[in-house]
Formats: sequence, structure tokens, C-alpha cells
Amino acid sequence: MTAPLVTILDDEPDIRRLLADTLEEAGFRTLSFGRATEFEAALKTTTPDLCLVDLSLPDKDGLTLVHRLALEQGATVIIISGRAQVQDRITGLELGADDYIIKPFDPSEVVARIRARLRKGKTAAASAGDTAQFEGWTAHFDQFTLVDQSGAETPFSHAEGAVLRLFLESPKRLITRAYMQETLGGAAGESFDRAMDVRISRLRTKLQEDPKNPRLIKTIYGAGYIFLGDVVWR
Amino acid sequence: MTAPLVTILDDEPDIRRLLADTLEEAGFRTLSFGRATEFEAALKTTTPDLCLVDLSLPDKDGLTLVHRLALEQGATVIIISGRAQVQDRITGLELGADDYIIKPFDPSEVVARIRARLRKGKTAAASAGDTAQFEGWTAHFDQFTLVDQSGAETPFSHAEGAVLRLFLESPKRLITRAYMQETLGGAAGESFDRAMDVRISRLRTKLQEDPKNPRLIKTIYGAGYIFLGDVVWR
DNA sequence: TTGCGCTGTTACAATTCGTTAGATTTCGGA
DNA sequence: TCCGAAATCTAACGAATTGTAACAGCGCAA
Repeated sequence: MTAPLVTILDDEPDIRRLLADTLEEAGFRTLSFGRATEFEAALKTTTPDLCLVDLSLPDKDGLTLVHRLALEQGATVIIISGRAQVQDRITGLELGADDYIIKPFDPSEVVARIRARLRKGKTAAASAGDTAQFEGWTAHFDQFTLVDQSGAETPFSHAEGAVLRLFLESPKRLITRAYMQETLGGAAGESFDRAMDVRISRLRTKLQEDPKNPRLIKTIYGAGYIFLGDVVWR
Repeated sequence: MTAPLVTILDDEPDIRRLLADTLEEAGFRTLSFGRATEFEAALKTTTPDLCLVDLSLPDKDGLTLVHRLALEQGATVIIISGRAQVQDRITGLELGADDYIIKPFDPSEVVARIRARLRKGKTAAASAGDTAQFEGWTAHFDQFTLVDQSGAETPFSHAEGAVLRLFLESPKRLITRAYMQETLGGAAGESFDRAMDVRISRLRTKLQEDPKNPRLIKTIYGAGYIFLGDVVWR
């Protein structure tokens, strides 16, 4: 997996350098250009994953370029511009830009916005690891299965998965009964909160907990539950 | 092609109304919610194309909600928030939001940003050919055939293809039973929605799914289905 | 007409998950 | 320490949901 390639097109050398440095530190490959013609020449031999474009260019109209890139060529484009008027932003976005950042900008926000854009595109590679490991178990939430050390799979249902996820997201912290009710949309009545107990009970069975001595899911009498055990999300 | 559905989650009624009016005028369908619980309840029966979320909610932490929506459920999320600090924006984006708009906002900019987000999703599927690859399979919709790794062809029918396409267009997202009915024009009667199950069942057979343990088409009890697996359109 | 494939309907099996009820545990006070 | 009330555990039941085999109607081509 090579690092995503980001091109920078801006006529100010200082800004180019600032962006390039920040992005490379964040793990991207970069290519910088000061004028549109250079940039377009480079496009003939490379396909960037994302293009940062400043609208005020010495040799060409930025908006036309953005339009060609984004709508016709299907590239992902973020405009970085000094023009801060709402109308500028709207036309930029309508011409096909995926985002519009105003100068002066905060470099780390630029990184965050770039990441947000790239995240969506990568359906294939990204597939955001919806997997957690803990105490010999591996929970694959996207496949609704628990895998133990020996590799044996135990499927879990939707409701069970919701509870497990809640635990794995906040290990070693008290999880209130009320909070669980609220989060897991446990229907309505306070009176029927036994459903929650049952869910926990079923989950414990799947995790092969000793009923007398649960290691992972501890009951806090009068309060709620705590999930012990170290969790690593992948 | 029905208009895209945008949900609005904000505790201030005025803002909800402003957004809803603007968006509907711009041709979107909208659903507004004042609290997270209502919103989450609605999610069980509909799948919005895009979610606008205000971070300051009365009943729940907005960021956790965004995280669930965006990274786990694969939804497209735009945060609208009064918190204007760079750090707020960065964490919002890193938690999976696709954009971060600061209050006070200009309604038409919101529309432009929503359009920019939806554009990407569509062109990816639209501009591509009528072939999709996933987990060793290749579906040729123009030829109504499924080809497996060994090159063996399995034909599929029109109805099966429609369901498969629905899945492949929104992988890793919950596809509501109601939505399928609506989209696949499942005739009328609520009473006869067993047809949907049968279609799914037949499709699963063609995809050689293990009935006890389907890997690609997961059932979410009480809600709908999810297609797992990475899809690339060609 | 006959035959074949597609698709909805029906009927019944399997699964999920909330509810109930009785057993068990916890905790505070006597 | 002992007792009783409250909280929790869990086996068992049942309603709702979903899976799928079998059947029937339909359209279409030979």
C-alpha cells in the first residue's frame, strides 16, 4: 500500500512548502507546482489521489481548471483560496470541488479534510477495521463472529453485537444500566429492563464466561457493568 | 430517481426549519429531529443519503453519534456546529465526518457542500460501467451473469439483478426492508413482503452462501440487510 | 399447444429476542 | 452473624421475524 499522492498547486512558494512539509509528515506523497501548465503536464504521467488547488494562478483561471479536473476527469479536488466570500465558496463547490478551505488555514485541518475525502473513496482498501481483539478473542463486527484462540468461530446476533461493541468501546469503565438502555434503544419501559440482563447473560455464554466468576463482564450491583480486559481495535 | 434524503439533527427548532426549508427548495427530501434518540429510532427504518448533525445535543454526545454513523455504518455525515475551534473541526473530521460547517452558516453554502458530498458517491457508481467486482465474483449487469474466480458463469434474472445491484451500490450500509420495497417497486401490499425474503434467498444461493453463515449478505433482524465485501465498479 | 424459466405465494421450519418466573446473589440493618 | 428486600441471573416460553422448499401463475419461444 503506497501512500496517497497529493498534488499542490499554488503560486506562493512559502505556502507550497508549508503544505508539502505538513502533508509529508502526515504520511502523504506530494508533488508541488507553481503554475497550472506545469501541473497539467504532470497530470499526463501521474494520477494524483487528491489535488489541492489555489484559485489565484498566474497563468490560468483556477475555476476552469477545477471544473475540468473534478467534473470531467473525476479527480478529487480541494480548493484553497484567499477569496472568503460565501459566493466564491459556493461557485467553487458547484464547479466540482470537494471542499473549499480559506486562507489563512491551519495545516492540520487541511490534513484532516484531506483524510476525510480520501476515506470515502477507498471502499476497497479502507474497509475500516471493524475488529477488536481482547483476551484471546477476536470480534469481527462486520461479520458478526467471535473467533477464539484456536480459530473456532462463534456467530453472534445483532443485539448481542451491539452490547459487545458498547463494552469494547469503553473497556474498564463503568457502563450504567441506564446508559445501555438509552444507547441500545431498549424499547421503552423501565419495568422490563430484564431484557438487558438476558442480553448480557447470552453474551457471557458466548464468551465462555464462568457464571460464578465472570472474568470479562463484571456486574456492579446497583449500577451496571464493567468490561475488564485489554482491547485493541484493528 | 427519487430525491436524495437528508436528515437534520439539531436541537434548535429555528435552525431545523431553516435548513429543512432551504434543502427542500433545493430539491432534497428532509427529515428533522431534535434529539438523538428520535433520530436513531428513525434510522432503523430508513437510510438517509446524508446526515446533518449538530454536535450539541440535549440527550447524547454528538461526536460518538457521528463516529457510529460515519465509520461504522458508512453513512455520509456533515457536522454543523457552533464550536469553531480548529481542534474541534479536526476531531470531528477524524471521527469520520465528511465535512464540518460552522455556525452561523449560509444556507446556500450548506446546499453546495451537500451537493459536493453526494456528487462523489453517485459518479463513482454512475460513470462506471455496468460491471462490479467483489470478493472473487464479477457481476456483469449488462449480460445478467455472475462469474466466479474459476471463470464459471451463473446467470441471474432481472429481479435478482435488481437486488444485487442495490447491494453493490451501497456496500456495508444497512439497506432497509422498506427501502428495498420502495426501490424495487415490490408491488404494493405490506402483507406480501415475503417476496423480498425469497429474492434474497435465491440470490444467496447463487452467491453460494452458506445458509447458516452468510458472509456477504447479512440479515439485521428487524431492520433489513447489509452487504459486506469490497466492491469495485468497472 | 407445449415446455421452460421467472417470479410471487403459501406453508412450514428456523432464528431472534423480549418476557416471565423462580433461583441466586448482594447489601444493609438488626 | 443472620435476615429480608432488592437486584441480578438464567432457563424456558412465545411472539415476531426471517429462511426456504414447494407450488402456481404468467409470459414467451418453439
